[in-house]
Amino acid sequence: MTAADVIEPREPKYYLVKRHLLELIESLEPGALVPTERELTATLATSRTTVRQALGELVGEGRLVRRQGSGTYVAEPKMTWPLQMTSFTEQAAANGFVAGARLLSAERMRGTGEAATRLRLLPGAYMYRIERLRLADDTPMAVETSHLSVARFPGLIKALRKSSSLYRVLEASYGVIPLTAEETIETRAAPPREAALLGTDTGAPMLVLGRHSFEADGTPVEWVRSWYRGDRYTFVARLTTRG
Amino acid sequence: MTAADVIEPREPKYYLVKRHLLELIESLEPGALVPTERELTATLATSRTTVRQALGELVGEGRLVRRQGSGTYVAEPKMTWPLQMTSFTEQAAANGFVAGARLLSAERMRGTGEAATRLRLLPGAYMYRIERLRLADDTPMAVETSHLSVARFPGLIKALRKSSSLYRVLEASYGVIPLTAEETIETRAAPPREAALLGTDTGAPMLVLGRHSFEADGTPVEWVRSWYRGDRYTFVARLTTRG
DNA sequence: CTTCTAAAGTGGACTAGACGAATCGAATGG
DNA sequence: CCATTCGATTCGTCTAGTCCACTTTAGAAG
Repeated sequence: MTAADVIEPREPKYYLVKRHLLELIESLEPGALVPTERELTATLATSRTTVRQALGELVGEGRLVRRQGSGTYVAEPKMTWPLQMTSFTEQAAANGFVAGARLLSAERMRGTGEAATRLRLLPGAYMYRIERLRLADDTPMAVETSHLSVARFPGLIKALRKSSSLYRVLEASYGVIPLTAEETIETRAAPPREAALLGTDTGAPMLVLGRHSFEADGTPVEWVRSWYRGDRYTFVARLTTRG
Repeated sequence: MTAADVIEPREPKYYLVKRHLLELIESLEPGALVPTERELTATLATSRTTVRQALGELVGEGRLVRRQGSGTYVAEPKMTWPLQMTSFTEQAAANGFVAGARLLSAERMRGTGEAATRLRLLPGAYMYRIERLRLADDTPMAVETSHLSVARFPGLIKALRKSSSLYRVLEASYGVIPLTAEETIETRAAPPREAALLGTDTGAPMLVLGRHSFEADGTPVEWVRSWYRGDRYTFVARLTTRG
């Protein structure tokens, strides 16, 4: 190892294109049109593939928006999304939005895999698998798949068709109030279905949020997995040192 | 709109390849070798570009590891990284690791941009910009860029060369204890420098964590931006309903 | 037997181009 | 004047290939 011990990264050509575009973006307003892929290919003396790689990353980071048949535009700034509360409905309200939900699917099935483990289901016990498109002011925000025990919440699906807030139903119909939750956050590429529902492209970077919520006595209530568009949202958590 | 109102996503060819590979991965152990890109190209009757797109997403999701000149392997499971505490050193300890840091750069500069605003610097006031590679058991975990006010913490850089824990220095030398923090989480593509430092590829999906910490009276202490490899870590936060 | 060297094989980066799908606007027909 | 059609233009997907960097391994040289 040399004395300096400095790693010298070599810059791929597409990254030069990306930096060029980033400068351009910063000189423009949201909504402004950027040059077409073929124009950039010509002016930057590269291939369209390379240009598209740079554009693709900028789209994934929420700096650009591509519209097939139309062009590529400077994107609006990202939205922040607070994580502090446990319910989507409360989160949306805290952010000044009206929360909504469109039921995509609801089924009863035998508990399997991670969901069954997290819900502490007995072998062979049934669970709900409820898939909903979460809306804020009627704009699709997330695809949410909830898992709950059938035995603990009989008739849940029927109740859910009337209210868009699962937590409100849990409290009103079953007297269950989740007090603590463990949230996991990771990055994933968008599957075709989630991409279509959220109006983005397959493979687009997503923030995947898992929520495992518990009652006061430690009984697990639900296990949810939510897909958010990574180009649209920045999650915010407020932390305090305990003790 | 039809009665069903169902969005029918069409699956790109690369996604079929991805699903095929995912099945293969699930039948193998971590460390196992998967077929070469050229083999997959032949057996799946597609182009190498398409195969590489599928492989690239699986690498970004932490399911595969590519080693140039060697091959592509099934990856070890992701690590979870708790967000609850405010200091990297404490986080690492809570996870059973010995935290470390390698100082990459430390400079005094005039406050500009977001950092100056968040630190509430007066116009023209100086700030530190300290860049460190954070290590857990000597493995690079994150690239961390901290900003602090020079006026509030004179001589900070010299103190930091002795201790790897910024928070310990702040408490011991200046009597400052950050009590609350606002953390932001988003996805970004790895720049060449961060990628090289963390041993991944330019453009790889990253989790970028911003921490804005405050004293009890609301005075801002520091503004940090940390880059974590998205293919390696899942963040975990433990939440409680307040009130 | 050990060490070195060269070749083969791997992933990494990039190119040039074909065709499809969506958009938009101009020309056309009513 | 309005609505429709159609074509040009845009991004979306996929192909086939080149050249490079790095690793591994087998063979040659000592």
